[in-house]
Amino acid sequence: MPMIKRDEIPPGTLYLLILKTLSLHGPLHGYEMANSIQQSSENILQVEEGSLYPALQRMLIKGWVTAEWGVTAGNRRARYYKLTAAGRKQLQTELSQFGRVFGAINRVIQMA
Amino acid sequence: MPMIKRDEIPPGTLYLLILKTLSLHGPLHGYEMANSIQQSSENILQVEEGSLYPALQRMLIKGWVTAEWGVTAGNRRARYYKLTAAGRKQLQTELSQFGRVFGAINRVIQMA
DNA sequence: TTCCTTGCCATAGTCTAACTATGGAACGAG
DNA sequence: CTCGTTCCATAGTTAGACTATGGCAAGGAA
Repeated sequence: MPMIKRDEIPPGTLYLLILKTLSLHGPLHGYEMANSIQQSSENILQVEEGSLYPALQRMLIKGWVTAEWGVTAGNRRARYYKLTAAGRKQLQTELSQFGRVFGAINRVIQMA
Repeated sequence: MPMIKRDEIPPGTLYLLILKTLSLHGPLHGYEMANSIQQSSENILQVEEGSLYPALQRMLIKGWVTAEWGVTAGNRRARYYKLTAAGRKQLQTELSQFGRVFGAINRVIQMA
């Protein structure tokens, strides 16, 4: 059961995964997010650092998250990201959009 | 119930929709494909010409389809696209990939 | 000590693919 | 004849994920 990496997380979906993860598990730093997503997807989705951090930068600019430097349990410096109100709203938007689009695609590809 | 247009069909999925449509409805020209996808998605997915034709060009290059000029019922010239063996194989690949990835995404976004 | 692994952040440059905008040609209807 | 529809196609832009690469700090291993 190979992992899915390159090209296989549909662009845009990464936002949804991050937003959801933050909404569930409170302020997290990047490393935790990547691990969390990987775990809750049962090791299928693997978020590369080169995808994650640029996405977080874009989300900062969009105002979906705020960031604050802190220290981890392991005594390392880390940047903690937290959902804003706009981020929560965006999550709801993307969730319903995802359901809608996914349903539509399924209708097409399940036609007999 | 607004239609979904720009940015909302996850990139890459267009291939899947086209491959599936061709596998069901035999050789089709572009216009028919767009209509077929729109109908079978219950008007949710709308494929723009500026997305469809470039995608078909790429699929020709990849060898997933072949094209042949013909004449429509309405007596217009049209280019009929047909799945190749490679295209059928690609469809199977993308179908299973799609199920796998979207299943994983669902797991993440449905976490309580 | 020195080294190596792990945790953690970040950017530059590349690539895919969908979008906008635009063009054209042929046909039927009014 | 003009207009809307059918049908094809490309150029240029944009978004976003990827590869590759860099750095720095903590802690254990040699």
